[in-house]
Amino acid sequence: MTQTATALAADRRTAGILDSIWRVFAAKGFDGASMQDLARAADMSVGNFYRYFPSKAAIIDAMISRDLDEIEQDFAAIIDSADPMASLRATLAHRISNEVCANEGPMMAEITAVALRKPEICDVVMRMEQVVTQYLMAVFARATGLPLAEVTSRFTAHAGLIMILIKGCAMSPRKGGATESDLVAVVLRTIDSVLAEVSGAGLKGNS
Amino acid sequence: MTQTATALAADRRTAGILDSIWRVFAAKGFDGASMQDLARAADMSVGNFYRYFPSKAAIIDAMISRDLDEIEQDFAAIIDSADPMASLRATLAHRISNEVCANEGPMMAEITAVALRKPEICDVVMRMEQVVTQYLMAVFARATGLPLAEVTSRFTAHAGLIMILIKGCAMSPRKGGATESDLVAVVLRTIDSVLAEVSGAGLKGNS
DNA sequence: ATCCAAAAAATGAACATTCATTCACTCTTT
DNA sequence: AAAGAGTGAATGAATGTTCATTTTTTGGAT
Repeated sequence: MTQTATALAADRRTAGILDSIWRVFAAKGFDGASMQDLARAADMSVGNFYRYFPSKAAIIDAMISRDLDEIEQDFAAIIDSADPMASLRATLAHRISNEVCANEGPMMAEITAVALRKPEICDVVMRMEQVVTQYLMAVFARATGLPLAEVTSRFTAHAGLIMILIKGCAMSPRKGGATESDLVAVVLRTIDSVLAEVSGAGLKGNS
Repeated sequence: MTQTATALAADRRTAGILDSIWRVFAAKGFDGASMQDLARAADMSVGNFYRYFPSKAAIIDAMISRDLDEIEQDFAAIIDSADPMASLRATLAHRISNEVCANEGPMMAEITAVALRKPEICDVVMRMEQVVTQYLMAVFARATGLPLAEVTSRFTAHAGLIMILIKGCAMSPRKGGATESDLVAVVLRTIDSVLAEVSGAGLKGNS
């Protein structure tokens, strides 16, 4: 199994590089960050950097994939928990906190901007959002006891709203890294009412 | 009054140029669009283009100022109307429609991304959002009959939520220019409930 | 342990473009 | 003729990408 072993090592290496360069990407933007900048941040030569990412666009792909991996881990924990809905709420509340938003905001904004102007990146982002939606539907189905199909048809838009709120918090312009806590509270209240609407559908029989 | 007359003519010229170049900006991004691209779109030479915008950053400033001008016109109409709250709702509903979002989305995303990585642009954007908030407070005060100070302390965060929703709709990744109508409906419903909460505060006495 | 050759990892100078910005100059208006 | 508007070639720095080359790692034979 040397094949999978080396492949896994390569993946780990790639992940390490992404760790090193994402700050540069967030600080300078997709077009603003040069390959030399990125290579320097990853502590390697330009030529070697190209062995891991054949082009600049490939970096965005990899970055999104990594985000998705993290999200999938979050959802795995949520679905395994005793009260998935409460666990989901806690995760969402954490994601709109100032520390998390200040970290992820610039990168999310950059990816969003690129997605709206490059169709290929738009595809990748939409696939990612679709996966997130499917996870949310799984949580909703488990929490309400309703069949997945019904939950999907009734609450897909709710998932979209939740994602808009999460992104909106992260991408809010901040002075010195802090959004007003009032705003965070109102957003959380809105998330609560969305989740309550879903939970409420589980109490009565299906329509 | 030749001074103001020529100044006004210059402003008009600048506005015309912004009209010509904003598509290029939305399509290629702040760093992706070259000065030669922009000059060509404005139908003039590179050298002459620099007579109107001394640097690339100045273009973003001008673009944001123009956005703000349009928003101020919208709000002027809203405040002058017989039912400001209903008029506000109609304007917001229009702004989350697919046509408007598909047009403004890319530029908003670009400006948001730049704002989160360049402090000077962040300042400009935050000033703009503050102006919008003040307008919203004026509408709320007029609609509820409450004093401006009270409305401001109670509903500034609500204004923030509304702006997040508007931006979120515009910046949602779309395939072929259309967000699912379900999502738009849910967002509008959320906006309605926010506005209803504000309106509701006007019915009883102040706390 | 020691050696060796072949594969993998890493280098960084070189290349052809492209970029933002400048400026000496011409055309148009007043 | 003076002032403003407009030109576009020139400049020097920076860009993404390539590649001939060197260094390191690897795994089996001695």
